[in-house]
Amino acid sequence: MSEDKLENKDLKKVGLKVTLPRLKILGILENAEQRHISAEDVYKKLLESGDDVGLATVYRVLTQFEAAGLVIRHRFDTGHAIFELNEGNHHDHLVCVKCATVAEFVDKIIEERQIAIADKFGFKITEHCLYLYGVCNSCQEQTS
Amino acid sequence: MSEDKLENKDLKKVGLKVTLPRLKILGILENAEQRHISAEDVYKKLLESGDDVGLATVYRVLTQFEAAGLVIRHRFDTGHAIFELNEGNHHDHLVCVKCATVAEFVDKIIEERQIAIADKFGFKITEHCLYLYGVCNSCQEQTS
DNA sequence: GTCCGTGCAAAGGATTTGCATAATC
DNA sequence: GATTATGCAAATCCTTTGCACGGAC
Repeated sequence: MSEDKLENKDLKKVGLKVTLPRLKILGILENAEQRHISAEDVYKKLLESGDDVGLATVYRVLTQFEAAGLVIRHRFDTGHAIFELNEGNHHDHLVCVKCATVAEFVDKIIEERQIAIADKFGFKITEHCLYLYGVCNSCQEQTS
Repeated sequence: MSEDKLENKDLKKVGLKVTLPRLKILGILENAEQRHISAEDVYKKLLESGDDVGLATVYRVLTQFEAAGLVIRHRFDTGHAIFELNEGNHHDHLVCVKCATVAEFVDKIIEERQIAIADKFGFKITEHCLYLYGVCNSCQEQTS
């Protein structure tokens, strides 16, 4: 069973036609060395591969993917949105303010506390995000 | 000792001249029924009070206040920034996705876990934010 | 009087939209 | 063949900037 078929199924399942731009973008999200990528960077990668896709299409497709639950959109403090494939395993993020690298983590205790807090306030949580901004290990070593 | 004097001191302390727009904006941040307010809404409030302040000035002043540590800027999922007075007591936020009301909370256990996680990753945390998005109590009651 | 702050209008960056063409089903 | 996608350019939203004038110190 090829990966293409899998992606095909994913797209059809959410009611989107299987088109080249969508497959290409899915492929980039799956294979990028950095799981967390901006629309602009997806676009650049498409151009590098010689694929003639417009930036508007990248945004449209990413937005559709988000609506379909295939993708998660983050709004870090960087001014532009960052996207990542939604593989079902919820996690939170550490963002390096120097090199913009993103690390993922999960903490059961934090998750539990969040639910408890929401309960206390009578909130029905639909979503939550925890961003830790800081300087990562390798950036600390550089005296810049 | 009047409140004006206090504000005066705050502004001078951070090296900003005491001007009418700055005092007015500080006043709005202190007295708004909603502590969490957008630049646009600050601007509207100024107009309502008959104060002739430009939107650009509102942004400039809020940015200066942020740099001076008087104000905190949030980037919720709403597309525009939200500002609140920085009164020194760190807290996290619950945001209602229906009415955009913001509630604040602090949880010692979560704060501790965050530090532990950062340590594990070798991150030097500079900042962190935890946003819980959901439907607040009063919005749940409306069947809309 | 000097320097900083302001208003206005124009610029900027990220994202969205209108429309005619082209692709999928 | 009908419907949905795409590319391009123009539009939009939020925010920032340039510049000449006005106000604080």
